Amino acid sequence: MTSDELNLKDTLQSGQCFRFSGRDGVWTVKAGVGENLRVLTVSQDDLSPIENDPFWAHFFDLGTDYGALKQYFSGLSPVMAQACSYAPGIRILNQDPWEALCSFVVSQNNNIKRIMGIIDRMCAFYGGGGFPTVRSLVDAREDDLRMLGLGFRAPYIVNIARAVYEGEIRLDDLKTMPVDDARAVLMKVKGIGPKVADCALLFGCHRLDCFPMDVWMKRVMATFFPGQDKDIFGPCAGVAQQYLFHYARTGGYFDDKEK
DNA sequence: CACCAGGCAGTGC
DNA sequence: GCACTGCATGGT
Repeated sequence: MTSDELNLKDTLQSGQCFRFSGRDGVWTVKAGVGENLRVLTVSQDDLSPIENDPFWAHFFDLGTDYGALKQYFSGLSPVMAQACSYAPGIRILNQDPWEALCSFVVSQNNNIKRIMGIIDRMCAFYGGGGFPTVRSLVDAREDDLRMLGLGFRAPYIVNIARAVYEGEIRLDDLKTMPVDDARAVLMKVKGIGPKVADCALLFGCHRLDCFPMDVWMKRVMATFFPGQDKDIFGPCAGVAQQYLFHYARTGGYFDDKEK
């Protein structure tokens, strides 16, 4: 399949990235750490700014055949088929691993609107617009981070930045090492649990077999796949997870029901 | 006032 | 191993 199956709204609003603005019309997307900041302005009507720029083409994962994945998922269960057709233009973004790791540390016990605000303030305070560098957060003061709204996550951020800076976490290696080893490396650091590790690996390292289990996915599994686990979705379970997450969170099924 | 949000660390058993 | 609790903050 080609890039025409990319849907900006559904992909950006599916809870995997936090630096974008716009609604249904023109979208502004930011990516990159420090000096590597990139800003994209694009609308659904004309995706050529993405297709013609190798950075953004890779960011939106234009090289992956999501049509084949959705066909496979849809054969697994009616609910899975429903989730795939609900927002078929969702893709797994190729975000910077440090940005993804940091962002999902901020996400813990938090809501998406507030996560976006905190990250915006972090970028303004430390990054001059780009996402804060590892170095800038190694040197950050906890009081400053609390002022930006990080709360109890402030010491986690500084601790994790130090772990990256000192080489305990090698971000580049996370993309290629055995996924269980990558998870173990991340989870050894205080502030990173199984869910944040899986998000960092799925959204920052494109490890499509990772399957973040947040409160929504726990509801999905308990309701639609009782007694089963991510293995039923195959080697790209993380992609199935993203369709299910977005469907569960915005599709209305769990809105006023018993969890 | 309570409860929740893309959880985690600490504690007790 | 599993169950429970406190945690910063803002919204409902």
